[in-house]
Amino acid sequence: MQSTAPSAATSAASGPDFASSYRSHTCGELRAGDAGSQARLAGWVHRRRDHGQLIFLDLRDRYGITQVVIDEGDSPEAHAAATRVRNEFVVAVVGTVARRLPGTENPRLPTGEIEVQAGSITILNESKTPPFYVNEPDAPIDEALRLKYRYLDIRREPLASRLLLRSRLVHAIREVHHAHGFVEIETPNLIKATPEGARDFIVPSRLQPGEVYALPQSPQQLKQLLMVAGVDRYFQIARCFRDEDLRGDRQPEFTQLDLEMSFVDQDAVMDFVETMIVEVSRTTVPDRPIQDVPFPRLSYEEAMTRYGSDKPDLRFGMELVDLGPALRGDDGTPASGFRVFDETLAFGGVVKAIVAPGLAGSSRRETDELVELAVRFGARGLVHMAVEADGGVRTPIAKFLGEGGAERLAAAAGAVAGDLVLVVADRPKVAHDVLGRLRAELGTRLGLADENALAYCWVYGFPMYEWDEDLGRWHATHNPFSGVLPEDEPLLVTASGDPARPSPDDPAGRARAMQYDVVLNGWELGGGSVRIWRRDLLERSLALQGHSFEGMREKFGAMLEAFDYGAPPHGGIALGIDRWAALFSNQTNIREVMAFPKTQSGSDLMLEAPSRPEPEQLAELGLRFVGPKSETAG
RNA sequence: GGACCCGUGGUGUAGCGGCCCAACAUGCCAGCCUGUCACGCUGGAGAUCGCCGGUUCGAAUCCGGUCGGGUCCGCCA
Repeated sequence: MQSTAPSAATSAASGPDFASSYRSHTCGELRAGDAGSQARLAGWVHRRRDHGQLIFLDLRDRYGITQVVIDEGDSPEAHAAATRVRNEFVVAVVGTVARRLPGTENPRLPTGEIEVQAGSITILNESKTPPFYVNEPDAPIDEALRLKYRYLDIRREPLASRLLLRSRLVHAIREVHHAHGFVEIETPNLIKATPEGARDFIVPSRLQPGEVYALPQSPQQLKQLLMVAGVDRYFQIARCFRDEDLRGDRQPEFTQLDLEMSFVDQDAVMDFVETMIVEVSRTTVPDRPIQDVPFPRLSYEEAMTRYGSDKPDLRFGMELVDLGPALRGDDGTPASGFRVFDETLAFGGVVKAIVAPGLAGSSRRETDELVELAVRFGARGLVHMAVEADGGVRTPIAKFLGEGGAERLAAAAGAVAGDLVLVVADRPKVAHDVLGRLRAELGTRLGLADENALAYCWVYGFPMYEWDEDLGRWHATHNPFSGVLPEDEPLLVTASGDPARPSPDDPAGRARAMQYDVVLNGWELGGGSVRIWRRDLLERSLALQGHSFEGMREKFGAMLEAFDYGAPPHGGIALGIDRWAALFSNQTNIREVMAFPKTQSGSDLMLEAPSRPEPEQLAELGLRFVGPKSETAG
């Protein structure tokens, strides 16, 4: 690896424990103190510098790079081999470690004080010219090419060091959990479909034709059953599968740290998880400061009101400001003069703003782009107000606001000279969401966030249910087994009294869940809950979500049955390992911390998966293709 | 399901209606070179511009479709 990433090999020893006939040392190991000794090295040819009678080879393995010198006068055979060698050939070198001549040391390599004077060079394997530069870590390469030749991409320093970081992360996670009495248990990947949440991946059964397994979206039900089983503290580094459209932070298969604890309340889970996260962070990325310990705990309401997001990036301020008070007259009625604002307020909406520092000088084109962005985020419009150096305010709605009205409004938003105030008037949900997204976008564009900081926080007190307009019923905002805050238990009813006849005005809409998300730098790292562990409450909750009793038996039979045999109070959480590793390595895309990720259309460009099944495979499963894609039908 | 961006020697880019059977860098091949470390010098090979169709006297360049990759909305916790 390159000298720029000394941390890459820190978790393993600097060399292999077991020398072999191929090598006595790794390519990152030899130092000035080894001068005079014999060494056997093996690795890939990183670069060759041919000076005629003298040839230099940079030999690379995961641990580093060591310079090998071949002098034709010392060993004609080695020189002949070195002449034939090309980049990425695999070679074994036997030679003498020697201090470099004064003035020829390379301070950029940890091994730069020495070189190996080759007595013999063996070509273990040749290599075609690689499709991209393996030896230049900064060279830009089309990602599709990197994915097709992933094994060459992993040879390169950047991806290799990220995978090592991820390995250290997972190692730290295991250590902390074992230290706190957690039991690591594997759960099956061939399970039963779950009705809620994402689309399942389906695996047809050969032994039971016509029936299918589903791949787990998470080990949710299984870990709850482990609590009923008395495991008390469980964790797993679990692979999960969801058949939904991909994003930079979403792959069809991904890895979760899944954990569950018995006899806990919400604070107990949050306290352990917070301790665990701090320990893991300090071990894995010791150079990165954690912004606040203990983590700030924001209620959902507070997060939405102040940041317009349930996953706020707390590395910078730019909080949402309520302009309502400034827009009302002395008698409390909306009287700004701008009809959109006044009517929004009169009909129960809000007028809120964020202040973008330094953007007052934005051109028409730039402000238009912000308006367009707001509309794409769901706003009907966006008002901008630029505070100029002399304190005057430039805004398209100046004429409606009256003399000094724009200035008073900008002041109410807390803007100073040079700032651009962005105002959205809408239903609270929409206004918060739009401003929250604008805040995140502008925070990135303006570089407001400290790249090095780790700003963890908790968001809790989510609503239990959201009204589903399309289906005309309630559905769980997280998972259907989340518990309800004890004081909100009476709210788990419909106004009609019949759970089969829900309406958006039901008391259930006000019930808050014992649910909590961990947020890191504006990314949802994970979420969990204290579960409904009493059967009566579980049935009430599921009924509110439109599950009939018969349907419940069908879908959740094992859990319902288990809950008749003494389920302890329990709760847990799941954290996205891919996202965590990506954030730790300052990547915005989880593909950059996965060895073999898939493209946005779900393809593995290296293996060329998915692919057509053999007709015999289909026949064995009793399947055939139908519809427009059926060419192998029959 | 939808919007937008990208696709030119091995790689990364330039060219965006005739000056282009395509330029630059790097890589590759050959030769020379005993202290380099992105070694250097000399010479050479290598792309019909993702694919299909259209517009035009003329297309890498314009239009339509399609395939592949990416970002985003929906979806997803």
